[in-house]
Amino acid sequence: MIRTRFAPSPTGYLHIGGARTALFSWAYARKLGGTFVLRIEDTDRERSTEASVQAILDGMSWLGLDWDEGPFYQMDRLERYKTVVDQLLEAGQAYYCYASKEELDAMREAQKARGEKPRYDGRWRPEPGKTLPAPPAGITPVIRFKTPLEGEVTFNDMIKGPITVANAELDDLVIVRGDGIPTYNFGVVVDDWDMGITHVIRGDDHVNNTPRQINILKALGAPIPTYAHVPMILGQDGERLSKRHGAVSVTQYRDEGFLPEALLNYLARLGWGHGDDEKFSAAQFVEWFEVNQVNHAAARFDGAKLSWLNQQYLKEADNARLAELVRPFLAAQGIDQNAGPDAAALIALVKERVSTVEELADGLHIYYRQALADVAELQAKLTSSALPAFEKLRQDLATVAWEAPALGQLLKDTAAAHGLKMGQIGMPLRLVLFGTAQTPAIDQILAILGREAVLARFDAAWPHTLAAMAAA
RNA sequence: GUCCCUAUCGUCUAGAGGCCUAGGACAUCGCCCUUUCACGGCGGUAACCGGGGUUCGAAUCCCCGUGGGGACGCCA
Repeated sequence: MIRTRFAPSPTGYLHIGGARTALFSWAYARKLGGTFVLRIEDTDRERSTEASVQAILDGMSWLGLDWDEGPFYQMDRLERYKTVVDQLLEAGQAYYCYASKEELDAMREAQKARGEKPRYDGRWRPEPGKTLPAPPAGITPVIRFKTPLEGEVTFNDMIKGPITVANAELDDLVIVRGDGIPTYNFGVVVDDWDMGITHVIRGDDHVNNTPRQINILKALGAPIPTYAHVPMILGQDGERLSKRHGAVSVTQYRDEGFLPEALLNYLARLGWGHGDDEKFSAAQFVEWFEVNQVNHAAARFDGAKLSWLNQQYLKEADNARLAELVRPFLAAQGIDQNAGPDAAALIALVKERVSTVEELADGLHIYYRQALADVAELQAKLTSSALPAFEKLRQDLATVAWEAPALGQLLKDTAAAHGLKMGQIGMPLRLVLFGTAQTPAIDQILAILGREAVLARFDAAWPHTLAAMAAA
């Protein structure tokens, strides 16, 4: 039975890279009918917050990454870690270290100065025939794992293939802090063991921790899970993804009007591919996904492609759903969409020209609140010879059958009757009614707004229009 | 600095020794559609990091360089 897990530390929002790791881990379990476990690694008491836990849970739920067990909290498992570390101590596979932080800092500085890799030098490591210094007073010891001095650790990564690290490259890592709380490398080992995790799918940045964890697992006599290290996601410039690259949190994408299915699709496509397929559902992804097909190298995050994908999903999204999603964005502009034209009908026309819900709101607000056109633009697009046509149009709008085809015909007829081209009527009419020359098909928009609203808008803007033309 | 990982168009990728004159998508450029903006359609520019091997044959396998990323905490 396959068991995978996602084990974030609650020290911030759900990161886009973490979300992809979770996605791969989730998909692997789902594909093979396994179990997906959620574990919160909250042993960093300084930085862990309840708000972060919530943000992570929210982000995962929004993306549709559901877990079967958990969330388990490491801070609830302190007793268990203590039991395990006592075993290690008793078996002589771990020992107390009284070195102070200052002492260790000095040691590392010296090593770096000599061009060496900074490593704990084993000064408190017991060896046959070695005399340890007397434990200094006033220092609470940490517990270190006794890493084998010789040999090497090899594991067969499902993504990267065989990876070998010499034990000589490793040092005796701290597994329990002075305050008795386990460190990451120890908590992970005990938890993955206890929770029966068979496949550890996690970020690339843990490749170097894996041999350490395997050594501890071996000392414990625990089974070694299979590992899969998924490459990092880099910013557009190839540097580590950070705040200055724009949005890095999943909830931020939600708040900017991205659809969860689009983000999920994009993330799945980043570092993994299935032939020429670009757009696919989560279910389709689960069916196609193979961990060993994940790319080996880090990938850059491309916001432009995400936007394009989001637009694709927007185009086929249900209009009523979008109307609800756009509501808060409109409300932020002081607009109540209930007090205006039918949002779903407008969205049907506007959604294919925007790439986020936020942009959708920007494309919609002119139909809820009238804006007057820029004077210079009016002068540029409205020829004075067209003014009589507009006077006539105003009259006809009061009586024409109020439906798109009739309205379209009316515009064509009006243009023809005054020797104008469609553009000389349509463009200025948009300016007069909406303050912009860029809208969807005008006859359809008019049909949705309704006669009353259109006439009111016309009358409200007409004096401004005449004034602008007179000033030319 | 040391160790680990890695390398196909600007970006994401397809590619499992001959199917490769290297395919697709985003971006970009051009044309068409069009009352505007879009959408859509059609087309163009654009890549196997370098050098050595192995092989009848290498984008694909090996080695060395170089570039990039990661790790080296009482963070995770």
